[in-house]
Amino acid sequence: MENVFDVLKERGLIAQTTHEEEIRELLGKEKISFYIGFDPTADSLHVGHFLQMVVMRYMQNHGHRPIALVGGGTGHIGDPSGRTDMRQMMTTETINHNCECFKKQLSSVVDFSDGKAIMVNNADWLLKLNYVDFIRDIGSCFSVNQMLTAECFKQRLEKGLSFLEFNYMLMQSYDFLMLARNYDCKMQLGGDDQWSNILGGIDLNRRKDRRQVYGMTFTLLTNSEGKKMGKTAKGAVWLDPAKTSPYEFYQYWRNVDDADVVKCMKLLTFVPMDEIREYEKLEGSALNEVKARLAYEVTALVHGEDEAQKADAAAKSVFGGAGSDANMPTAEIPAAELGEGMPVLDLLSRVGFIPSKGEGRRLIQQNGLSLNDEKVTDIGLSVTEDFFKNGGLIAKKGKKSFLKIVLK
RNA sequence: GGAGGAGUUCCCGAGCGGCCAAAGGGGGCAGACUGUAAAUCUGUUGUCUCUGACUUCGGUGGUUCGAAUCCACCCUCCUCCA
Repeated sequence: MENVFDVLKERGLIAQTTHEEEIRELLGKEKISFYIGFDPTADSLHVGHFLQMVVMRYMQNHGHRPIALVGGGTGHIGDPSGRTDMRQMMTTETINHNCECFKKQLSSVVDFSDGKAIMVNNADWLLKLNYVDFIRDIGSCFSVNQMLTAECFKQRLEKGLSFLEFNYMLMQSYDFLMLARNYDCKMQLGGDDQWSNILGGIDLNRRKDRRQVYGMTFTLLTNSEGKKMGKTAKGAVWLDPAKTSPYEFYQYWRNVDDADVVKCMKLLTFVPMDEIREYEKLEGSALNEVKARLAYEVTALVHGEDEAQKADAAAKSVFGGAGSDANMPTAEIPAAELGEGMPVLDLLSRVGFIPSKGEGRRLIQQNGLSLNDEKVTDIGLSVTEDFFKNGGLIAKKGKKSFLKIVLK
């Protein structure tokens, strides 16, 4: 059997490792338990986490046991890494709710049956800690001088860093200690921004228990310009279909930069490297097809084959002219409300296609709005039943944004 | 605890008591060009019953015919001192 380490490395997933040789050897000859932490900052995971999930699956496929750690305890603190502002404080209820949501989403990619993977919550040990005991036992193992040299704190030292957040590293290190003791966890994985926190845990394990544990970080999902991917104007690209619809999700990947397609394919899908190497040779408009594949694969992993096919079909009908419009995002409007005719702007803002009438007005003035493929030029246009001929009225905003409105 | 400084529209950042819905940049949106890409150029970017009206400049009060601009108190953040 091939070594996972080589697989991950070939795909460009690995960013840093604490002991490259030893880790490779360990993963090759032993089935180990490893962990990745997820902080419950929202009620859904997003594509950044998805990459971690993919890694878990690779590891799991090769016989290792993933421990998904949800940060019910650390969520109370907030990780300052990669942040320039302080995190919002969250209530215990919110945190618990978010942890619950994570479980479901993680299960879609990672197999939690028969103890093949387990999920633990660090609230179980963090929340009952006694301050003085903790500071004496754990705090004494950390050097402030050393912590301050960590990149993640450097940035924050200029902006301001509260003592609360400064402690995050200790909490996460303590997690690793607990997991190593109670679950025989040998390795911590995480995004590359977690490097210093992971190192902290490894040092702590050595100091407290003289135990050798390992750490490894993964490439952050950034585009060719070095910016984080998975963010849109509306916010993060979520895995929860209620927050980011499968269609939007699909479109996000369908529209990645040329320069990023192959990279995303390697990082976010299980498409074999042999195929990816063929894609790597492509250039120019040929890449367009690769984007379609990428969008399909990632959507299928997150939302299932069915949803991926629907998104794909919807995209084809919208952009290719072919296919049905059955899977296009749809909104309904009661016939009674339409009455003898409704002004376009009222109708579109009513179904949420335009955020405000002012924006709709501007859209029309700039020739960006059409109904059933006909440009709307009159702001006062009244929409009547006649517009809903073939079961629905298709509103189009710019080139990429569509909505089918159905009369009910 | 003491002394200063700052809080402006999605973000950064200008802003003389009236000509400020508020310069400029970024981002967003639309148009042209394209490959549902990038780059580029153009327009646009508070809301509405849209050539006018209404609501915005940390919060609350006040001065004034009139305040983002002045005053008071409060909140938050930063810098220096302890």
